[in-house]
Amino acid sequence: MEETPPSLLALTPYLLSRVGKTARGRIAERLTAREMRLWHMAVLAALADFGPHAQRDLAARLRIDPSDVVKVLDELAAAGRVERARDPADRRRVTVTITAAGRTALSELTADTSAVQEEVLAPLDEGERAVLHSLLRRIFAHLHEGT
Amino acid sequence: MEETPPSLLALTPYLLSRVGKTARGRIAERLTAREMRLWHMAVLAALADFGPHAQRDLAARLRIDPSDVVKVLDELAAAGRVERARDPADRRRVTVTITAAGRTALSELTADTSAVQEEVLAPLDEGERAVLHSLLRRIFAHLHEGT
DNA sequence: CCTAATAGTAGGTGGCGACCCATCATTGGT
DNA sequence: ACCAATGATGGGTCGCCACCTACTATTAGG
Repeated sequence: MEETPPSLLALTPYLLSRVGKTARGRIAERLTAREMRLWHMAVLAALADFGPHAQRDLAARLRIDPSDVVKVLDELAAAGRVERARDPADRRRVTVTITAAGRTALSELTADTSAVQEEVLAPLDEGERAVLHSLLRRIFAHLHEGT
Repeated sequence: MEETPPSLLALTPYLLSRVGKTARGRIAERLTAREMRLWHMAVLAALADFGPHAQRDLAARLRIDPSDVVKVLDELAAAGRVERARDPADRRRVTVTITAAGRTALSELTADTSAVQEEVLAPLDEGERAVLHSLLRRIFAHLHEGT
């Protein structure tokens, strides 16, 4: 009496969309508990992985509008998780660096995401999880390449 | 210079979220070209798979707010894709039925989704697609069961 | 030196999805 | 016959996301 229509379940993109959405939702849920959103996490991760960025480079890397980067950084800076500094070589640029507090926050967020992973992938064993992960990575790479 | 942060790519829920989002986006893109949204497709699929529903049953099945069902049906009915009829046995209820035009529309939407599947799953061979699909179905089932 | 391009900022828009409440007709229980 | 619950509806809110424009400061090119 409450089943999802089989003709939808037969479509992989539909499943991807649904499962992806709940994954996203559950992550967002935990992030909001820490007064963060997905973009905050992405920015912190980019800074941690690749070091300081100019804002426009952050925008390019994360494929987000530059004016939106500003807003995200405003909030991260207000919380002391990143620092903004004028680039002395080109005073138009602002170099953004992650702070110690930022790294701490990021590791909390990562832990949250791992917890979500545990929830979502519960029915799968280790091997299956690895398979899923590698399939998704290939799809992801394909989607974000050429063009 | 444009890579996604590895610490994010290591998290399966993140990948699910990203891949799911583009899947959703690409489907939505094609649906809008037909002046439809995801819920329209879901409703048509439910009606096609399970036959006529009272509106409240549609809401329960698709886990959508009853008042939103009304709006979706308004649009589907205006386009002649469903028919509403008062249930003579209980004149509060409205029985919704898919029309021939509705079935046609649904099959177009399904074709669109298959096309998206082709795009998104391009790098995977038949076997891999099957594996992915079955893993996703298990996750989906797990997410929508108990509670 | 002056102009065009660049980097950051401020502010506003529109779509969409999820939700919540008030209302009205109808029905079922007692 | 009456009152509470039910089904459909109309209306409105809120948050998120993606996008777009105008404006300022600074730099680079001719």
